[in-house]
Amino acid sequence: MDNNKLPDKTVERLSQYRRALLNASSGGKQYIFSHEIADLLHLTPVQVRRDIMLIGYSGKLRHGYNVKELIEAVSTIIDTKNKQKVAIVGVGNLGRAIMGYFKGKKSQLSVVAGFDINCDTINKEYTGVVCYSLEEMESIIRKNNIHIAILTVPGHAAEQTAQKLINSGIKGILNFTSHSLQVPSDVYLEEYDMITSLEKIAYFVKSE
Amino acid sequence: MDNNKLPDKTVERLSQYRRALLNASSGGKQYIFSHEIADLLHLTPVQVRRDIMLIGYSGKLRHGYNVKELIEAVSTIIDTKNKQKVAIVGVGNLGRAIMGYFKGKKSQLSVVAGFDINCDTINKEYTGVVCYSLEEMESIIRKNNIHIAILTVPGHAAEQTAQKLINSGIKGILNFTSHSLQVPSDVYLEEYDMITSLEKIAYFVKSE
DNA sequence: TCTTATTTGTTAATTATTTAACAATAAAAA
DNA sequence: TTTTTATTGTTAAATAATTAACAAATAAGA
Repeated sequence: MDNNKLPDKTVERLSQYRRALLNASSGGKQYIFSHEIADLLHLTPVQVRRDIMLIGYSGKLRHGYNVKELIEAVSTIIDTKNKQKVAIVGVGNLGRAIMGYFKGKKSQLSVVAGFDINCDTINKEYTGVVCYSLEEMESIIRKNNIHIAILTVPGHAAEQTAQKLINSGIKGILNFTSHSLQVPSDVYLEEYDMITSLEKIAYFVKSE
Repeated sequence: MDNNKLPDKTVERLSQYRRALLNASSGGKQYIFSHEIADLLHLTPVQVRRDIMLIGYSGKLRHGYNVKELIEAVSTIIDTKNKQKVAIVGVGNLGRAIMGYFKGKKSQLSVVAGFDINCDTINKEYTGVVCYSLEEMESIIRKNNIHIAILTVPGHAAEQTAQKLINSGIKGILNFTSHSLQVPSDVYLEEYDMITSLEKIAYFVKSE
């Protein structure tokens, strides 16, 4: 709840902590040590303790952290009060895979709409998410107060589609196309390219 | 070609440079400045020059870098001499999306096999990649000398499937499940969780 | 030819991130 | 009750990564 922004890396890890903690909690675990969290996520215990310190939560000495409380503490930091709505732009295999990811997971983030150049040739609905045409995109995004979009269109359409998203008031984009985007400074952009991940693996595998 | 391992981050950026350079090259560009590369990829010119210095390539003063030569230079660093074979384990939407990514792209990495618990209910082949049953996995991986695997099975099957991969001689895993894996130290593991990326975006969007 | 402008290559400085170290302390054991 | 042990919380040190600064050099222009 403190106002000073946390480091990028810490925010990322907090999300991972919560995932691991929810897992542990559903397995019946009530308390967890920093070194247990660290082992689960390939981190060091100090790093875990430091991150938890940064969000202002305290554990019980010699007992570790109360799992449920820590989940709460992390959540008050990384969640918004209300559900955040997410749009998926490009309802191909990748778009649908992401919709599937959210199916079932009760998250503060919910995918409320899909958009595609041609929803008619694909299923009009997938795991409860309706697919709309790109023409309807701007109005639906505005009407529903959607601020986050996941871009899973083919690379050649990335730039143009992103521009439309920005014009529609989107403030955060997760770009899965292999085309790097230019966005205004008030839009938070995160890019992920699978090829890069794979090439990195290939590099470190070959030299072993 | 120098033997001392490059930093993780540099390897990642080299892959991105190549992608951007190939793009530029196919657009007819012959020379490119460090600040142009930087702009394309949200980096600083110094960082680009520094990375290029690390791989031992030199540009032309006042002309920038020869695009084709730089692509070559990057490639000799991050590619293996022979094609690296990749297996995709879990041929659902995500698995197929990744297969699609490679389709067409002429890369040193090629997806040579898919594996799934039940190939019969899905298409036996997708974009040229044949889907095999999990029973055949170990023998096919060994027979074809596959060392890299992409894990796109449902979370609950992650651990067990990863174990089979390791037993089959896989040395690099790209894990897309939301379950963090434990692997021996001679296996290079890279994990990517979409939820974490999204929650990070949500965090930085809300506090703006 | 000489000067100016520009861009590379590289060292030094800075900043960010991680790790080490350890005091504090509370539970468990003696 | 006293001692031992284990674990947190936090400051200080170390490491890693980025950025600044600038010399070198060459092409272009005067």
